[in-house]
Amino acid sequence: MNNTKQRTLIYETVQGSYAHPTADDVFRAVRRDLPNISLGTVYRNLNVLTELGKIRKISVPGQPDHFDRQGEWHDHMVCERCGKMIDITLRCTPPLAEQLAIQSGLEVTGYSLVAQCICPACAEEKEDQPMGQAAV
Amino acid sequence: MNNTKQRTLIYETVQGSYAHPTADDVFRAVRRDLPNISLGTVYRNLNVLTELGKIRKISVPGQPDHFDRQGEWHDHMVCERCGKMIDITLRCTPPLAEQLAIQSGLEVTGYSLVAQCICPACAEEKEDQPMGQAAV
DNA sequence: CTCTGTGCAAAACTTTTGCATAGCC
DNA sequence: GGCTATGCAAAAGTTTTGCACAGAG
Repeated sequence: MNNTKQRTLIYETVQGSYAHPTADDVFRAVRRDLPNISLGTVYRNLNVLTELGKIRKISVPGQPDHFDRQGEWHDHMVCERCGKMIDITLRCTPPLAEQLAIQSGLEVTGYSLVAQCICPACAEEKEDQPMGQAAV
Repeated sequence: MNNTKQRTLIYETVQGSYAHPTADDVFRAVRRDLPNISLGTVYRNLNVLTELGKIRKISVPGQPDHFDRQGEWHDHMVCERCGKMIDITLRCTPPLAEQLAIQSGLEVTGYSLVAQCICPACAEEKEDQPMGQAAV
C-alpha cells in the first residue's frame, strides 16, 4: 500500500479530530492543504482506512456517514434536535459484544450502537420555547 | 390521516413480515396487489408510519434502510457475509436505554444497536472454501 | 519500471419533492 | 367540497467508478 500525501493527510485529519466528520467535512479540511484533492480520493481513502481498521465509519439514520478516530472503544449518541454527535464509553458487564455473542449463539465480529438523545444545549433551549433545528 | 389502500397495504406488508424489507422490497411486494403504486408513495408512507411509531426504520452501514414490524423490542444482527438480518432480543440488566441514560447523564429517546455477525449458513460455508458473497 | 493512487467527470443509487390529479371523509 | 394522498417525473444528495495520468517504491 502506497503512502501518498493524500492518504496520510486524510488519516491524520480523522484521527486527530473528535468531531466525527463526514466525508465532505474531511474533504473540506484536507483541501486547505491539498487544494487539488478530489472528493473521490477522500471517499476511496476513507473506505480503505475503514477496511484496515485504522478509522471507524458510523452510520446515522438520515445522515451521511460519519468517520471517527480509533482509540478506546466507545459508542455514540446523536442529539435528535441538532444532530450533534457525542462519544459515550458505555461500560456493561459483561461487555456488550460478549452479551450479544452469548445471547445469540453467533459469532459477533463487531457492533454499532447509536443512541438518540437531547444534548444539554438543546435541552436548555426547549425550556424557553419550541424552536426549530439548531445549526450543526 | 386518510386510510388509503396504499397506506394500509404498505403497513400490512411491513407489519406482516419478519424479513426486514427495504423500501424497494416493499415496493415490489405491494406492486403485486397495486400495480400502479409508485416508489415515491412507498417512501412517503414508510416515513409516515415510522414517524407514527407504527413501524421501525433500521439503518445499516452501506445498505439502504430497512423497515421492521413493531412488536416486542429487539435489536438486530447483520451477517457480514450475506447481509441477512437477524432479530435478537438482547436482555440487559438494567436495560440498555437506562444504562445509556445513567452513564451519559443525558435524556435518551431511543437507540439503535446493530451487530455484525457470521450467520450459521455462512459459518458453515466457510469450512469448505473461502467463497464470495452469497445471494441475499 | 511497475503498480498503486489520484483527479476529473460521469454514473449509480437511494431518497425526497413539485405538481396536477384522484380519492377519502 | 375540502383536504390529504397518489403517480409521475425530476431533482437532490451521497457514494462509487472508469479512465488517463501522476507518483511511490
